[in-house]
Amino acid sequence: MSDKKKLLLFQKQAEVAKAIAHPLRIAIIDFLKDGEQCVCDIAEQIGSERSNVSRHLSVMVNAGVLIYRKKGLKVIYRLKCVCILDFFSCVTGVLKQQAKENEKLLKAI
Amino acid sequence: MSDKKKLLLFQKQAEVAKAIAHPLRIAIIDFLKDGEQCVCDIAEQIGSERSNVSRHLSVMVNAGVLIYRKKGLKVIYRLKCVCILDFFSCVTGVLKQQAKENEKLLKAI
DNA sequence: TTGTTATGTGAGTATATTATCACATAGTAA
DNA sequence: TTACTATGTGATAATATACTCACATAACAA
Repeated sequence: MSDKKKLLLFQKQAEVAKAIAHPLRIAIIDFLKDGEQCVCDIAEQIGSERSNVSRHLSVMVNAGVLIYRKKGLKVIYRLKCVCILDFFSCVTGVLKQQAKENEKLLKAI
Repeated sequence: MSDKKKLLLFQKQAEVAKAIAHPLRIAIIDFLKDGEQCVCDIAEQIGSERSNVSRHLSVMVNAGVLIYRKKGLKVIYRLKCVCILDFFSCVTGVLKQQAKENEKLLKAI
């Protein structure tokens, strides 16, 4: 792959990563892994204002992580691709290793 | 898991995601997947200032994504855990789906 | 029609992130 | 010692992000 193409790819990948890189957005993704939900219920679940949740949702829609459908008054969001959940196994690997080290450190004190 | 514990976990996960969520940092991770490299060579590869690269590297070290060792004048960085590369398969899944849709759209015009 | 509900958005503020420059430091070599 | 090289860091400015409030809109019910 050419350097220019690579740069473009890295930018796209960074956009997706950015769309995930927020505690509330991760909480939303975690909530949606069990099925679609309306904004109202998402806001209640993660404990944040509706307007704020609405913005976080649109960030993820723009990045291609979520999609939505309208049903009456409600707007219902869901994961666009379950492959986004692979992200968690990746990060969990990193965190587990950190935890292991902290454990070692703790024992050494 | 309790809501409090979940929140803490989401925050930790977001920290790791943030550490990845930048085009230059993704370029660095991509470069390091084939083996450790010094700051100098990383800066040349990704085409950015040494001081800037140095900061990006420390962001990833703090997040537990990279580690380093010193060898003479040089500081050599490498991936702390190859599991970070799983991130790319996750994001690639998202991007492939986007590409598919764009293709459909293009054909429909 | 009027009223209600769910959602989205503009404006403003606060905070975080990024890049650059100049300089400091640490290791090496002569 | 002096000079050189690789790296890291303080200060600054530019930009991006997050949150809150008030209001707008759209779908529905009466």
